[in-house]
Amino acid sequence: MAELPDRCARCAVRDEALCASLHDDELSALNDMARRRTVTKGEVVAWAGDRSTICANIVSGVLKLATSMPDGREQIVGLLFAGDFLGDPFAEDVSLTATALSDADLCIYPRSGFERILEGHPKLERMLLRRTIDSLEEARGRMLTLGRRSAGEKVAGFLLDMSAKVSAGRGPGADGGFDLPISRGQIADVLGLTIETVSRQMTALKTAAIVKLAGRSVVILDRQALAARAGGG
Amino acid sequence: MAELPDRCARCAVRDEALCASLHDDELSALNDMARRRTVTKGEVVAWAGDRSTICANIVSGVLKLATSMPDGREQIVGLLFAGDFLGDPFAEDVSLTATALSDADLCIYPRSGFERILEGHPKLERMLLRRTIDSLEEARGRMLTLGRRSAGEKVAGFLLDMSAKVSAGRGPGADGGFDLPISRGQIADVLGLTIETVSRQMTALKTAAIVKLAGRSVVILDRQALAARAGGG
DNA sequence: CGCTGGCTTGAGGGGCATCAAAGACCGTGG
DNA sequence: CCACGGTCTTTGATGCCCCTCAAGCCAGCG
Repeated sequence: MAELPDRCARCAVRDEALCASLHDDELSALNDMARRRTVTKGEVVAWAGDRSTICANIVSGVLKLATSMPDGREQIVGLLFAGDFLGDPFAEDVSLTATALSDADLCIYPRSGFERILEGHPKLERMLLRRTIDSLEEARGRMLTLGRRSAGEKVAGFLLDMSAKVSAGRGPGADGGFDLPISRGQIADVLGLTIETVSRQMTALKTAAIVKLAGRSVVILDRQALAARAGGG
Repeated sequence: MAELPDRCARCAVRDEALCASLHDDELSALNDMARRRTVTKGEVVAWAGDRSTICANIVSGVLKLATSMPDGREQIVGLLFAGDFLGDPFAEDVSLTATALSDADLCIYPRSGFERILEGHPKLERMLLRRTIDSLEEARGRMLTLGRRSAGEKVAGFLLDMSAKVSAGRGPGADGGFDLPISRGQIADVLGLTIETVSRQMTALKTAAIVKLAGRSVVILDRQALAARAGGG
């Protein structure tokens, strides 16, 4: 029986990433072909249209998945945080450009090798299926936001989402403030708005004393009012 | 070895639906718990929020998957055609309301049973994973449309999509017209527009002699111009 | 200190929603 | 046969929400 690789034993996302579905001794096969890589803020990890050669787990940092149009309009279709999985094991080509929004650590596998491992590890495949289903559900929820919500509803909902995401990684009780992981401009690209509209909506929330804002730091003062502005659904 | 169930042998989507991943003799286990059901236009197959009890293959007809807001705003997040799969084998609750947009035939499985079969049939699970990945990619493509495209681009793109979908089921060469599977109002709910805007954009395309329109029938007269209006991306 | 990137604020216009009404299509029943 | 109601669609008039363009503010950093 192989030993738990040291790199994995000390991995910050050992129990959170896809690999959590593998026993310690199963991990070695994956680990044998993995390599760690640190990417810097702004660096593109994968270009849409390129050959797909890798999959990866996010160990730390934030990445965006985005599509864009020839004239430059961009839509962020997903944000990836620590523990999230990047890449499509079956696709020949990359469909979405993945860019680091902060410095980030990745645990990278060659795609072909990952696909091979998938064959022999049904638990890993099951985990991947569940995660893909979750991503699909999230994407569909965002479709409602993009298609039917007003700018005010979008921004209020986004703040609630981010609040939920950080408090999930922090255990219950910690209902203080948090820092937005991305800039105003990127929020605009998530919500299908312009940076000016995002900014105006945020100052409106600040003026209404619903949130306290300073740069990227956020404190929700009146969660109920914020939820009301998000509109439910 | 079990015999290929007669119902499956004559099934219109035998080679197209998820079951295509199963050998004839593996099909019996699935078939044993399946039942056919015909639903009529307008009938709701599954309500968001209800307990999830079924999965199904669409044998014929068109369904919509939609989310909505308390005030009634609706967003269609997916259209299901013959061969498509409906339901989430793992979810306890239904997340999206599924409604028949035409009379439709379904091949329905109890969710719990389907989940059990999944355990023993890796090829079936692999097929489901691939389809889920495809759905995710489609959803993300629509996010670009919803967030960043103009009304004119949305409608032009939609017509191209529908054209591609019907010609896919028809073999190559058949580049004539086709019928839209859904109403103007439903197109609006897919694209995040109002019915009036959809109508106006379509008459604009007709006036420009790019398409010929009569009710739901569509003939694309100038595919290049239509693609130009869709904006690429 | 000037430069750069991110954020805010203002003024103005356009795209799409909203409101309103009339036309097209269709099955139903008189 | 045709009047009738229902649903879907088209077309018009109006207004608002958000984009666009433009300027200025702030913090970090060479």
